[in-house]
Amino acid sequence: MPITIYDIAKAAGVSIATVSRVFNQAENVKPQTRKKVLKIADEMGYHPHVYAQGLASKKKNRIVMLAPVMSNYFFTEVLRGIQDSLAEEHFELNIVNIGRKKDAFKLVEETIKKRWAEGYLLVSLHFSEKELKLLKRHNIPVCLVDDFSNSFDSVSFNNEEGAYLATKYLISKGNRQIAVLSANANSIPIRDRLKGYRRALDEFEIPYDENLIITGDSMERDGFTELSGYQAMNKILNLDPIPDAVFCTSDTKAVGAQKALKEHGVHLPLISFDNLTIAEYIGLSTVNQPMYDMGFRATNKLIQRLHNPDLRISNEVHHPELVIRSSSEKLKEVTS
Amino acid sequence: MPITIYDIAKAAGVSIATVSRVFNQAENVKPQTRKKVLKIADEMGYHPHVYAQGLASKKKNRIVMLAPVMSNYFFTEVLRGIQDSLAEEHFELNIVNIGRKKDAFKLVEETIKKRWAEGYLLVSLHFSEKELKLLKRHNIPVCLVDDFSNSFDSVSFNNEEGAYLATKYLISKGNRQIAVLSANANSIPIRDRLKGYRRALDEFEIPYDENLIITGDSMERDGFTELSGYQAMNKILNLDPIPDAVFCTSDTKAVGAQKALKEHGVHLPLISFDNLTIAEYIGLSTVNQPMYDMGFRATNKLIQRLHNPDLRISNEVHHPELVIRSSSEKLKEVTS
DNA sequence: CTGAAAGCGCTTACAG
DNA sequence: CTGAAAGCGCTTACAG
Repeated sequence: MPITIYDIAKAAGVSIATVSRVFNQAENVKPQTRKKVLKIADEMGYHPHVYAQGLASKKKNRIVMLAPVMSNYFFTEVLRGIQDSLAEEHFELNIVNIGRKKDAFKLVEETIKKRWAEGYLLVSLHFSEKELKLLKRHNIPVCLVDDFSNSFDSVSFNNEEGAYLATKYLISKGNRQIAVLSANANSIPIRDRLKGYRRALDEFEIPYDENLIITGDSMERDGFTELSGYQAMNKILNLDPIPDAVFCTSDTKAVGAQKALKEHGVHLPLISFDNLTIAEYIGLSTVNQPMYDMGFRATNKLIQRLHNPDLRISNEVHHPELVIRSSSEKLKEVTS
Repeated sequence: MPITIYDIAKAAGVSIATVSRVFNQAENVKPQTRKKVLKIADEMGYHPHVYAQGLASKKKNRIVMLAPVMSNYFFTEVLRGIQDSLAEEHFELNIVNIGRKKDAFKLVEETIKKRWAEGYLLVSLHFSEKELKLLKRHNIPVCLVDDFSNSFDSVSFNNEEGAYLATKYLISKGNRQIAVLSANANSIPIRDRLKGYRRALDEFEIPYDENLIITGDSMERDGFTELSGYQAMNKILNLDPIPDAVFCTSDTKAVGAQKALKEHGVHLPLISFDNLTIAEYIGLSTVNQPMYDMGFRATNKLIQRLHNPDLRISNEVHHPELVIRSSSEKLKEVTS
């Protein structure tokens, strides 16, 4: 039913090879012929069938992005970076939602096996080195985003350092008892951020107190939600004594935490993590994570590898930057 | 280089037809044969080539979502609905970013012509009936999300009604001078929302004053950004007299607007639009828009049409619901 | 500058 | 339950 290259060739009185050349920007077609083919193709509403093209040419001009969760701001910014980077190249983007299931790895492997794309971007998927080795044997270009490995190119973020900076800042302002608004303790970013927190404590010889590591009850999205932040902050406010300050592991959680603070009429100096757009508008002190850049850079890296498969593996680590706004201030002395 | 169906057939001592049957869940394969093929395929790391499958079978099991902007919460929620709906079916999702360019329509048409997918979801793309007619002639299943047309199935939202409800509520609380924090005046949602605003004014015989329709200077994302809301609210606060209340055309803008209010130490009753997750946490009174549901329902509708192309065109309109929180309160009387 | 022909990796009647 | 063969709609040396 749909128009094929044969229909166009017949209507234009040329061979299908010529039609194909016209659509592949080949230079060696008589301008007159080209014009005629284009005209007829336009009239008949023809467009090459991508699957047939892909099969015959063995080119796909497509990269696939795999991610565990799509509906959060982090993902959204990374995606924006990817798309902006791709816009300059001749590639299409495919997005596959992996979800948080146990068999995430299987799903990723299945997807890669299907060979839809020439390259794959694995975002926030923290597989073991063993699993990554399994992926490696499919011998396909992959770049990790927000993860690190020796087996593949990667663009990641120094979470440990970010938490260290935030905690150190709070300490430098005279806070000693610093609670952590944490999330799923098994998630890699949380593990790294807790390490940074401890390093700062150690440096100032403040004893580590595990009772100050507080997690909300909701574990949706690994606990990186407003609700979970709200729950956790309520727990913190029930601590006795109430800690001096809070290191919050994400801006999203901080939004929930601030609601709890407001309801209790309490202020606690707080620094969070990510620097989402909203942070600026609600006065959140936070650790800036260049999500957009990470997506952009990772895509560049992947495309480079497509062009040159023998490139040495390269790991790019982005560094944190502390952005201080009002949430980290101590309460102003109230002169009564 | 990659393993093909021939390699598996040879290794298993069967024909490629049999291998194909095994991978297509055909029932008529001897269990023994099936097991053997599966084992060998697994060992050799084989997976059917999707392009070849698509070409030979003329099935794609793929739907494409086309959207103008991806990095905002609205899109993100719609996407979540789409994915949840798709998860139950046997379809893959492809996302194509159309951007805000002039030639958005051309891009959409190009994409549809490529015939990647059996069905297309057009999200927040407001084309004219004339343009939609052009799309129609490609004779392909399409469902519009956040838009309405007689030519295609659609799932949309009653923006006019939402603005009407919000404005009416503000009036009912005794506010007369109600400013609008607006955005790109040419965007369809803004046009509809302004209509609803006027209808409420008319009903209460409040004269319409175009000086109360305020837009920020930044027109990124049609002005639906925190920055734009911040700018617009600053303008409103310079009005003389300051209006009684504000109808804000999106939660995102409201976040910016609240910052401006805070900086000026002023409170103005405010209702906004969308009911993003964050609205609950910052006490925003707002018009709930069921974004997730709209994505979910639209996908269902599209898949139904795939199964049954002769279905009558169906337009589903979702209705607004006012969610009142603290931002719309009048300032409490200060007893001094 | 153009065409005939082989081939890309599958599916699917058709026949047995 | 299985195989031989045609066909899906293209691209691309190869030859002219």
